[in-house]
Amino acid sequence: MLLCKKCIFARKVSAHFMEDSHKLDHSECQNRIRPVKEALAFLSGKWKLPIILSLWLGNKRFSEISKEVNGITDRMLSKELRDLEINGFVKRVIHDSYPVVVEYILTDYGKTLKPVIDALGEWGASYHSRPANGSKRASHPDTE
Amino acid sequence: MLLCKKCIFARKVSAHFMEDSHKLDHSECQNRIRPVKEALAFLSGKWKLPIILSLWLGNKRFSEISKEVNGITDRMLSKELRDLEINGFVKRVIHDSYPVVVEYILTDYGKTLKPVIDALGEWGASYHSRPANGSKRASHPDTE
DNA sequence: CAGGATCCTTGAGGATACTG
DNA sequence: CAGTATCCTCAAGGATCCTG
Repeated sequence: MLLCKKCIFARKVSAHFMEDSHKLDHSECQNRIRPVKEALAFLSGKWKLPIILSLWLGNKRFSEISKEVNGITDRMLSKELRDLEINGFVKRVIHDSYPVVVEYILTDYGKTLKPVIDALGEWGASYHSRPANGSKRASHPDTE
Repeated sequence: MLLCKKCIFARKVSAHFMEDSHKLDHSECQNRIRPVKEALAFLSGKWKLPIILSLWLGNKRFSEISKEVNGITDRMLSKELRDLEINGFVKRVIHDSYPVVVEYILTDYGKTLKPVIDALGEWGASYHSRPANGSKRASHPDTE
């Protein structure tokens, strides 16, 4: 489970919550949260996922991504692609032809996102179909 | 897979679906992006995950969460808890004792986040150690 | 075509003070 | 103790124009 012994005993939770938690100390417990937050921080931008999924289908040029990821501006696409490249998710391939053609491809590392995206997608679907309390929605359902 | 069946069948790409199929009309695939984005949108706040992880072990009072989730202000905790409650992740239990005690517990629905958090955590860990840097700002690494 | 440079908007999140 | 009410900051993202 996700918290450490200290956190557990602080509340005297029942044993079935513990699982392997007793192996963790408090700092480990925090270290467990950090990667999750790091992953979220990187993915939670508005465009990273759409771009990655767009590239999942194959190599794309700037203008193609621009068309596929609807609503993105050139500036944002440029920034996000650079960010994705810097972090090793996409590779930039420059063809020195008459009009310069730049292709972007997903790296193998980028493809390691699959389980994450799958988990998010599955949960997102069930989350989406659940009309919580009827009060309000946390996220705006946009129809693209 | 990340491609919708429609996209796959449209080109009969089966296992090799992502190679040269970037001309696919994958508007259907947008429907796969949305749940992912919804999930991310909900989770990507600064405090939802820490709060949820704090509650993972059992009931907590406001002040306990406040102490465990480092750095959060009362205002943010109040807002986030309300948001989590509205969306069915957390249940608010008011004990009419003296002094009034309010406990928050994770609902079963909230616990469905486990695969998501697990996936994010695992990937986040590898993401953290894999690229040339940990932060978003960095110099260009080598071409892979 | 493939972006970069500038400036601007917006809203998530923070600080502080107050209350039942 | 368990929150609200105001006000404020700051950075993600957007609009627009420019260029090799």
